[in-house]
Amino acid sequence: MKISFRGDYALKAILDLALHYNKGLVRIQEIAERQDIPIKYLEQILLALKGAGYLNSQRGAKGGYYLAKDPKKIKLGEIIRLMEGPISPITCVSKSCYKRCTEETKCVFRPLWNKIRSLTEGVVDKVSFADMCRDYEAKNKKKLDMYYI
Amino acid sequence: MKISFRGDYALKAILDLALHYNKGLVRIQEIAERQDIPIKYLEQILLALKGAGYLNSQRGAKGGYYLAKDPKKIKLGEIIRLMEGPISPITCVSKSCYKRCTEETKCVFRPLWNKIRSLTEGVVDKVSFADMCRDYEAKNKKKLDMYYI
DNA sequence: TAATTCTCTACTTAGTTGATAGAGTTAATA
DNA sequence: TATTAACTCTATCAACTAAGTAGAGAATTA
Repeated sequence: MKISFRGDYALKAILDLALHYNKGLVRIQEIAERQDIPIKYLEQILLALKGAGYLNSQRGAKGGYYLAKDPKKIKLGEIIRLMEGPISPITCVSKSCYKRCTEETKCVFRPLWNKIRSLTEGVVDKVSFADMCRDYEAKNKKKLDMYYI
Repeated sequence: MKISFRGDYALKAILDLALHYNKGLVRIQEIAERQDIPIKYLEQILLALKGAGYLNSQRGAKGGYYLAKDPKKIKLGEIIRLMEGPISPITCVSKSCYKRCTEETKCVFRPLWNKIRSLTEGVVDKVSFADMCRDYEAKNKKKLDMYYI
């Protein structure tokens, strides 16, 4: 698996909205500024995430985006797959590829790619955005402690 | 980590040469045919592998390539890094990237990328081409058994 | 010398990535 | 109702990379 900017931006956008879960609408521009993402690019990404059911939005003045699901119920792996495609070091491990390894019994590397895929999935499909929010806040608290202690 | 055709071809080429280790020279064309790789593309890959010290070659009639190291001592990870670059889901986990996550303490995803990288390395840096040869031959033996039993 | 085989450099083509541009649509509110 | 704020949609673009092709050159053998 490889994370591109697009995927990275998507994860950051969802995290940003998860941190504002049940706290009203968030404008694209706010997310773009906080997460340092080009706004016009972010627009496209948010639309894709909305299309996939992760976000809802409201147009017009006072409009904005908000998370459509509980952050506890969104795993990182879902977003990564949506933005980057199947999680696998080589395409032919995923069912959608018929190109390589047509004689699959011949490919002696395949078990390794499967192993790596399943280890990777073991990470990204276990962690939710609620977990990420917790980590984020813990990290922030720690920082504040440094000032107050 | 993602394996491109280039990396896939390199792994197959090394495996092919490992199967002929200490059995004389192997012509590019043989490898290309056995592994189903475009020959002119394979040429470039073999040159890169030679440049990195994995192969030696002899020119002219009766020439060919041969493995410069014991297959036991070549780990898959070495070849993958050589052909694909650093093993990490996101570039900024590797030391050569200064672009993203400049405020690294702020990036709450980073520990996950590190985790995935180390799990992946745990696979590819443990397995050698001698292991792959063993698997390959075991697989072939099994196939033959099907005919003889 | 002729045939064989690796070596080197350049080129090409198609696709992807990471944007940017701008017109359109909806909603709130003065 | 007019204006403004905000999301929506489509098109376009430049740079890069991957994958492959082409062809001349150099070394070795017979």
